[in-house]
Amino acid sequence: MKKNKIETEQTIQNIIKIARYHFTEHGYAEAALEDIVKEANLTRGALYHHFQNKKGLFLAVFETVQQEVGEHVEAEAAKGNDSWEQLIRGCRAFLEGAIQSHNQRILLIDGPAVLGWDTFRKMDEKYSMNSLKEQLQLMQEQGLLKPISIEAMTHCLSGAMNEAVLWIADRLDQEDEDVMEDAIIVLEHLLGGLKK
Amino acid sequence: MKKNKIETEQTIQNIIKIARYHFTEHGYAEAALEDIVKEANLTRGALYHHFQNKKGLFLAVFETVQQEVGEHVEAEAAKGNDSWEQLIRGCRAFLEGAIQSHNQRILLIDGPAVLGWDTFRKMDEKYSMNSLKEQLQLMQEQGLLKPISIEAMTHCLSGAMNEAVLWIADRLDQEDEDVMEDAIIVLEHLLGGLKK
DNA sequence: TTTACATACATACAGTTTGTATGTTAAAAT
DNA sequence: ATTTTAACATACAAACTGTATGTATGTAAA
Repeated sequence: MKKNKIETEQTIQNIIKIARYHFTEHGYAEAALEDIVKEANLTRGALYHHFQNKKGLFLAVFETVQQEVGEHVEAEAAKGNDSWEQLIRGCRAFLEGAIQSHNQRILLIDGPAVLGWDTFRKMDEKYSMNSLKEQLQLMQEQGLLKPISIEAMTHCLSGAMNEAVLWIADRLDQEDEDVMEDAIIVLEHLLGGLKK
Repeated sequence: MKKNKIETEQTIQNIIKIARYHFTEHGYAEAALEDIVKEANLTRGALYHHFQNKKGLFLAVFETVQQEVGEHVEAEAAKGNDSWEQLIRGCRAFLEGAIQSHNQRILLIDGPAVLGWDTFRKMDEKYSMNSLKEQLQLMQEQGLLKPISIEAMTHCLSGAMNEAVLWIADRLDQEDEDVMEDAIIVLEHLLGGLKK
């Protein structure tokens, strides 16, 4: 019953894919491992062979989603002509990405609670948050931003966007208004406050 | 074994107090109801008599903490002379309150995950967030702020502060730097971007 | 080419925890 | 004085995670 590398990797990816669906749909706590492996035509034995435990599986899913969003942000930001436009584009891309296919629950709700805030932060820094920080640092060095703590700025902005994502996603379910644009306008003005 | 109103209320408050400790210390998922009631010299029967379930107990704890912080914010904000100073004072008070005795875990980490974001928001609006919104609205009417979506502003600022709390709390555990001041400076500049 | 071993699972079970159903006792209400 | 109800305790069912163990199969070395 031993499979080759490729088949094994497919098994793992398939579990992640199914788990991702269950986590987004029911949330971490309500997602039963039994249901996940059943859908993959496996048993929990297989799951515990490939992942350390439920948290380990969630971590794999979390990283997948975060990487996806992170890549989208980088790609969009790169389209900007100057650093300011890059920053704004990156922010918009983050909002879009995090809202897509209800990623918010994994990324922003269960993420911190399941992984713990410190682990969550480390993951976040690896992907989305770090690129924001670097961008801000660059802009400060270019003399575009006021000489205040980059780290504090990064966290405040990141927090503002995270909450914006949750708010927008909630509103999109109800109304059709251009709530996304409202958020971006506010973000732009907030960022304006950091301009020199 | 029937007790009078006062004794019953004491029992409930005692459970909440002990549960609050367990939730902050171990987090919602790892806090066992059995341990909580044991410390209160009760059994789970008593707990399920007074609260609907584990989530219901958490909700009670959550509301207690949020109310505490909310009151602190209101009190501090009231000390300000003009609306701008009130806003800043309120923000600072929120950071202080949320950091105090590791309230962040209940308020910002487990809160959304356990209650769900919509319930969390409703609670949040009832206390801290609403006062922020009203203050911003007032200031906009006074012509102090730019004419952009108050709701978007409120959520972005609230998010910025929430994340700031987590960041500050994390940093306070390691360094002794005046990281709180850094956060407030950034917040002031961000708010500055909303000024007319 | 056999033998040893690792890998990819399945199966069965133990442990923990939530929630519920059912007492029991004592104070309030009638 | 009797009935009712509130404040618990006790016992139990159900769900779920995690672990220990078994098994088949591919791979690599002797």
